Amino acid sequence: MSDYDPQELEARWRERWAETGRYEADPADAPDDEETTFITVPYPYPSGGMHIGHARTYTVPDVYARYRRQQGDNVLFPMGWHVTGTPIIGAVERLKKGEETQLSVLKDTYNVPEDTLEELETPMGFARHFIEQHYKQGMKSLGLSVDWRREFTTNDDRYSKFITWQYETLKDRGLLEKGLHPVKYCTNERQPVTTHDLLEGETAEYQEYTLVRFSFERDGETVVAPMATLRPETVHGVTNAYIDPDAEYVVADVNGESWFVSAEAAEKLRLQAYEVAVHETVSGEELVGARVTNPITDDEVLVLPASFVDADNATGVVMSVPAHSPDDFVALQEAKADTERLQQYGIDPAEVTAIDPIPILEIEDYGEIPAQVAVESRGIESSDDPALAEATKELYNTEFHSGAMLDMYGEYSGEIVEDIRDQFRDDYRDSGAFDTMYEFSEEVICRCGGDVVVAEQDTWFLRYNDEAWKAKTKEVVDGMDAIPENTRGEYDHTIDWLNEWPCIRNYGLGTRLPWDTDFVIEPLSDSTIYMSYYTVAHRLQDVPVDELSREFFDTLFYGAEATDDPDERALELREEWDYWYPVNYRFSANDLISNHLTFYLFHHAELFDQPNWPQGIVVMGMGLLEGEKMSSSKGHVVLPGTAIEKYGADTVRFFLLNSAEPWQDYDWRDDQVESVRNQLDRFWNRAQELINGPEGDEELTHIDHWLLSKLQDTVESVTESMETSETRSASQAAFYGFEENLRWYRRRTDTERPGARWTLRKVLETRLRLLAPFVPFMANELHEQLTGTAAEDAPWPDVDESLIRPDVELQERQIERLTDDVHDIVGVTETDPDVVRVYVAADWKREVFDVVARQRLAARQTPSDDVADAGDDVGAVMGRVMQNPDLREKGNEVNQLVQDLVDVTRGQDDDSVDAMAEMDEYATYEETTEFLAREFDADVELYVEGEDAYDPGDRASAAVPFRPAIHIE
RNA sequence: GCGAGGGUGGCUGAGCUAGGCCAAAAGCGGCGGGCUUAAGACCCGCUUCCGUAGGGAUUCGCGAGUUCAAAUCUCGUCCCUCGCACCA
Repeated sequence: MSDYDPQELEARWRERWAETGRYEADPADAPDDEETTFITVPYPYPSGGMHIGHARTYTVPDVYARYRRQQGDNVLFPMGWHVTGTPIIGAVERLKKGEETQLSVLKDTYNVPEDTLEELETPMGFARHFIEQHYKQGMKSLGLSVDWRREFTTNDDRYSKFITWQYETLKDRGLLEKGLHPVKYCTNERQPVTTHDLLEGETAEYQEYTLVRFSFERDGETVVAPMATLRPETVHGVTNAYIDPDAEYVVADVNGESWFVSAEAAEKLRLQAYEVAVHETVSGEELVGARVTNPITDDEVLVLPASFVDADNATGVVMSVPAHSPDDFVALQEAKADTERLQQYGIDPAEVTAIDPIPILEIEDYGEIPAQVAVESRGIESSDDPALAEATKELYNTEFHSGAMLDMYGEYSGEIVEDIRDQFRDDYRDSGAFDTMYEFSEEVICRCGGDVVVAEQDTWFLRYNDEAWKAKTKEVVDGMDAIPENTRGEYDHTIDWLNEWPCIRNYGLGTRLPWDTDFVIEPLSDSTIYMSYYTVAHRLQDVPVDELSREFFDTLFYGAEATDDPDERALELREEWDYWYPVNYRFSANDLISNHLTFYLFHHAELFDQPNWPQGIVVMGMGLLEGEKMSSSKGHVVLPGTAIEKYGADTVRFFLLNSAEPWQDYDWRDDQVESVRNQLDRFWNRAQELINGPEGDEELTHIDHWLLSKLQDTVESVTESMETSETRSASQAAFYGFEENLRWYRRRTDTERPGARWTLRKVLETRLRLLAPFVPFMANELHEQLTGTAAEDAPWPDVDESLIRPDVELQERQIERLTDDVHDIVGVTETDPDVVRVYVAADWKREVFDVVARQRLAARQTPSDDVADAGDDVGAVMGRVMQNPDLREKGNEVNQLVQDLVDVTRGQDDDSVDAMAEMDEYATYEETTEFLAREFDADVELYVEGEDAYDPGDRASAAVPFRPAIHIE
C-alpha cells in the first residue's frame, strides 16, 4: 500500500496525457456531430504571469470538459493567447526604462531570472515568456485537458488574415462607420491616452454639456456666448448669467461664427472638432453688465460678475436658474447684497434687485421656488456653507426624477425631466439653438504631468447602436443558456445600452485596419468570433498566409456557394468548422458581460447563422487571497506552480472548484487548502485499503442496500449539478456529502464483512468516476488500480433504479433517529446506561396511523386546490377513527395521538408516507439491538407497548408510531 | 445616479426559485475523548441558551405584513460588493 504522493503520480499522468495526445480532438474520433461539446474560455492576456486567480477561470471549463467526455462526447477545449493592444507594449517599455515596480513584479512576483530579462524587451518576447513559462506550464500542471495543437496568438499573420476578413465583411454590411468620438487626450503629449496612462482622474466620466447659444451684439456683430449646462431643460428659468471678470476670455471664430468663451474653452472646442480661430483675447470683465439674449425665450438677461465661475470648466460662461439651483439662488442673493461690487462694474443695483427666480417645473413638497425651500430649510446663508453642495445634489436629483415641466414648455409641459431631457436637448440642437461640448467630471492628469481633456477624434467604430443588430443579438440571448440564469437580464441591458464602439487605436499589437493601416484593431474588437478560429487553427498552418484571402474565409464560413471559385482547402476546413460549431459553453468572468461577452453575441448574431450562435455562457466570479484582492504589483498573489508543488494539483483543483460555485467569488485561504489536502490524503488511504484488500462478494445486508441506495441519490444530484456547471454542489455531494453516509455505514456495520467489502468497492468505483473531472490525477490512478482502466475512460455513472430502496432508507432513518434519541437522553441525564429498553407503540396506535396514511392517500386522489391541507385534515381523520368503537373508547388519548401523527406526516411526501405505512417497526428495531448494544455498551431490550412489557420507568405509554418510547437505567 | 448581486450561528458558506422534515448542511476554528512514544495526521462526540428523559426558549441586517406555519412570500428601511465604456 502506497502513501499519497501527488507529485509523483501527477507527473506520471501528465506525461501519459502528453504522449498519447489524450485531449487532441478530431472529428474522426466520433463522426456524429450530435455528440460534440465545444467549450471556450477567454484566451489569457500574457502581460504578466498566471496566478491562482486565473487558475480557476480555466479549471472550471476543464471540469465540464472532462464531465462531457465521460458522458461520451467528443470534446474540444482549445486555448490561444491574446496579445492585442498596448498593455504588453507598456509593460515592455516600463521594463526597458528600468521602472522599479515593474522590475519587482517580474523578478519577485513572477520569478523571472535576471539573465532572462533581456528576452522580455520585445513585446512578443515578453508575451512568449509568460505564455510558455507561466500560462502553458501552469495549465499543464493543473491537468487542463486542452488540445494544444490549436494554440495561436492574436499577433500571428494567419490570425490577422482572419480578423481582416471579419472587418471587411462588417464594413461591407454597413456595421462599421467612420466618425467623431470623444477620447482622452493629453495636451502635453498631444495624443490620445488610455486609462492606464493616467496619474489622476482614472474614474473621471465624460460629461456631455449642452451649450445654450445666448448671443449679444459686439461692434455691430452678433457674438455667441455659449452657456454650458448639464440641465438643458432649465433654459426657460434663466434670469441672468455669470462670468469670471478676472479670467482670460477670447473672441474667436468658431465654425464661421463669432463666439465669446474662455481661453481654455477655445482650445477644448478646437480639439472637439470645432473650427476655431482666436481673434482677440479679452478679459471676462468685458462681458460683465452686458445683456445676452436667450435663444429659446428671446429674453435679454444681465451678465453678472462671479468669482465662483471656473474658466477652465466648459465654456467659462454659465447661466443662472435661481428657482431650481440652490447654488444660483444663493449666488443671486449675494449679488443683490453686494451693491458696491455691482456699481464697481457699472451695474445698476436696482436692476439686480429686480431679478426674481422663474419657476419652470413643479415638484412636491418644494413649494413654488424649490431652490429657496432647499436653501432655507437647511438654514444656508452663504455660498461657503458646505450644506449647499448637498442641497444642490438632492434637489437636482429630485427634480430629475420627479420634476414636472410647467406650461411654458408647450409639448413638454407636464412631462417629467427624466423622460424628456434628451429629447428636449436633441430638438433644440437640431434647430440650432444648442451645441454640445464634452468635459470630464473631475480633473484628469496624464502620467507625463500634462492636462488631459476630452478630444473628438476621427475614428472607425462598430455600430452597436444599430437597432436591427441589437434585435438580432437579443434573439441570441433568448436562445442561449445563461448561467447563472440571473445574468440574462444583464446581457439584454447591455445590448440596450451599448452605443457606437470605436474599434481602432493609434498603436499596439494586433491586426491593422485593412483599408487604413495607420490604425490597429483594438483588443475587445478582435476577440469576438475567434472561437471559430480554433476549429481550424492547426490545419490553417498548411495554407500559405498570402492565400488566406477574403474569398478563402468566405468559403470556409459560408460554403461553396459564397464565392465563384471556392478553394478546396477552405471547403475541407469548413467541414471541421461545421463539426464543432456552435460553442456550447463559453466560460468567462462576470465583469465581461458589459463588453466582451456582449460583443461576442453581437458578432455571432451578425456573421453566423442561427445554428452557429452561442449556446451558453457560464459567468465566473473573482478570486480573493486570504480575504483580500490579489495584486501582482503588491506581490499579493499565489502562483499555481507554488501551490501545486506544496499541495498537489488535485488539491488545488478541488479547492478551487469546491469552495464556491463558479459565478461566486472565492477566497484562497491556506488553512482551507491544507484541509482539502488532508481530506484527499484520507480518501487515498481508504481507497488503498479497499484496493489492496479482499474483493468480498455480493452477499448484501440491509445496510449495504442502504449505502447503495444513497449512492444512487448521489449520482443523480451530482449529474444534475454538472449539467449546469455547479461545480461546488457537484463536488460537495460526491465527496463530502457521501463521506457522511460512509461515516454512518462504518458505525453500523463490520466493514471487513465480504458483503461490505463488495459494497465499498462498488461505491468507490462509482465515486471515482464522479470525482474524475475534479481530481483527475488521483481518480484516474485509483480507478485504474481498482479496475484496470482510468476513470476518464470509464463512462459517467447512471442511476441504477433497481438499487433505489426507499423502504430501506426509511428504516435506516428510524434507526438513526432512535440512536440519536438515546444519545440525547444519555447526554441530558449524564448516565452511562447498563440497559436500554425500547417500546414500540401498541397495535391500536398503529391502526390510527394507518387511518392517517389512508386519509393522505384519499386526498391525493381527490383533485383539490389544497391537497396537502386536505390530507392533513385532523377532523377528517378523527371522523374515521371514531368509527372504530375500540378506538372511540380511548377518547382523548386518541385525539392527542391523531394530532401527533398528523404532525409526523405533514410535510412528508407521498412516497415517504407510503413507505411508512409499509414499514414493520418491531422487525426493524429487532435487527438493530445488536448495533445499539455495541453503540451504548449496554443490554438492549425491545418490547411492544402493553403485551406484558417490562416497564419499570413507566415510559411505554409514551410510544408513538415511528417514535418508540425509551427507558434507560 | 444607472444597472446587477448580496446581508444566515466565531469565520467561510449552504438553504432561500416550489413556505412546514431548519437550531438551520458542509468546511475551518474551538472544546472534550480516543488512537499513539508523540503529532499540525487520523477516529468519535460537542460547539445559541435553559433542562438529571428524547424537550423547551430565542435566533437567519432592521421594522411591519400575509399565513395554522417564514431564514424562505409581500412592503418599507439600513448597510455592503461589483460594473458603468474605449480598459484587458
